[in-house]
Amino acid sequence: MTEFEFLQSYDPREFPHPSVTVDLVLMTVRDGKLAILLQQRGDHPFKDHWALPGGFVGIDEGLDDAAVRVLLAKTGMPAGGWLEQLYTFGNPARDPRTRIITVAYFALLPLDVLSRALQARGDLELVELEVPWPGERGGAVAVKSAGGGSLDLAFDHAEVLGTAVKRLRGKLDYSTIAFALLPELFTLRDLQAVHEAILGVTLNKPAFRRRMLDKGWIEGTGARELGTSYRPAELYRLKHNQGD
Amino acid sequence: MTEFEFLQSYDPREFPHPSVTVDLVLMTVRDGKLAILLQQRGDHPFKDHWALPGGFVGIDEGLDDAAVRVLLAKTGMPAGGWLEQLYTFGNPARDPRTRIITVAYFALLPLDVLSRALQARGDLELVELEVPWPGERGGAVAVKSAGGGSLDLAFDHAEVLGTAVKRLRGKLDYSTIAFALLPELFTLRDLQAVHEAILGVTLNKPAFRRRMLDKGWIEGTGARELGTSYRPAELYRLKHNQGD
DNA sequence: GTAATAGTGTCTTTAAGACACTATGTA
DNA sequence: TACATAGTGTCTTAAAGACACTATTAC
Repeated sequence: MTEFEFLQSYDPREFPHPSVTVDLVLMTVRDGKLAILLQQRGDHPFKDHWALPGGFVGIDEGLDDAAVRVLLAKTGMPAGGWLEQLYTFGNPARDPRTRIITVAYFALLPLDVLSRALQARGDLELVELEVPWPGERGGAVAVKSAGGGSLDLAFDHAEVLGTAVKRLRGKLDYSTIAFALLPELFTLRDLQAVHEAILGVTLNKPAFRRRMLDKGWIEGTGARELGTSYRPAELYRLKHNQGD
Repeated sequence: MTEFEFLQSYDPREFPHPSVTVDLVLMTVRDGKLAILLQQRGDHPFKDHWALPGGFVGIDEGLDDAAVRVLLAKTGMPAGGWLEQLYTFGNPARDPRTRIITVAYFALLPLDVLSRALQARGDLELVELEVPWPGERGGAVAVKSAGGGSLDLAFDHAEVLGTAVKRLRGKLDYSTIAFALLPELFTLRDLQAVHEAILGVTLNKPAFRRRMLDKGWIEGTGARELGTSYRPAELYRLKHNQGD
């Protein structure tokens, strides 16, 4: 069969095709804890539950392009931090309306950038995660509401979130992913705080400093932080071409 | 318009949806090297190029289910070894015919199982990989033909393959993935050979033994291998409930 | 016994944890 | 000077590499 014959015999409407969406797990660190951007649903199904922001993938749009577009639409932020494909969820029953396969992405932004972007929108909220450690295997993760209770997530989004946290923790010490949560200039204490928030443990200071400096990812600037009432720490920056 | 209203008014035939397929990177170890199952294309596009076996995802079929179905259809083998979702490739230009998003899976089977399954089919072939080490970043991987030359892969399958090798190498020492390439009973030398084939390096014997035994994944059986002309090694097995 | 590989003892090297110590800024 | 945190020296511990050594089986 030639390509022409194939296309002749191939009618895209012959079989129903699934819809394909992207969903974003947009995370940051706030008050020493992992936090995630969620959107409360106003309609059925899963009315009043919390959902990951997402959107349909256009017929001529790449998956990464769709993720960037949704990120921009929801937060007003250009790609900036870190954005990577996470996993594709395609259980036929995951959406009660119709067959929707979703390609989940996870994204990281520093808190200040994210907060600024969110002030213009009332339908989005940053909520803290309650992630058990150790023993998480990528399963569901509880999300703590402002009041302290646990939030219900829509669809299979608790599973998506669990997968994201597992991926983030797994990549933490062999990639430069943590720097996406920090400003351009940061102290080693800031960097350690981010690691501790992501892992949910406290780390040994000298060992942490040794490890970070030995990796060769960062360089000191000679400048120091301002506004402390004690000895200011040196400011470091990620070296160029260490972005991933 | 909310997502619900959108879907209410949404006629699935109003906008074209992408097709969704699964493609399998089915790997094994032969002669101390990684090898992959490929299918030579008989038709355009990419006629005579080599492609990963794959198939369309049914409208009511889960992604993992589709991968298992394709694995069974191509090799005649039930799931058996190791099968996990790898990455989803959705570049709009990746297939010149129409928009096809493919969810790539990678699977591992022992060589003997795979060889037996392949004898009934003439359109599939096992070809060795030529994977540079170190420095691979998930990019394209060369595939060595029987004659020694390099094979051309169809579509974006060289990139898919590179991603698979990177994933396999990355999971090697914190998961039991290597055991999917071994029979139920194996020697520590067999296990080391599999690791060396996957990583493309030679490993230190005492250190390897210590590491494997310390992980607690395997147990000795007391039995020994047969048919050697020298001292036979003890046979080990993967402990139950260590399957992942 | 010889050959060949299985399997181990041990020294060195490397990296992490523990923890106390010194250094240096603000007020 | 007092204070609080930055930043380091060093001891211990754990694990990997190197490499030689012993053990065991087929023949």
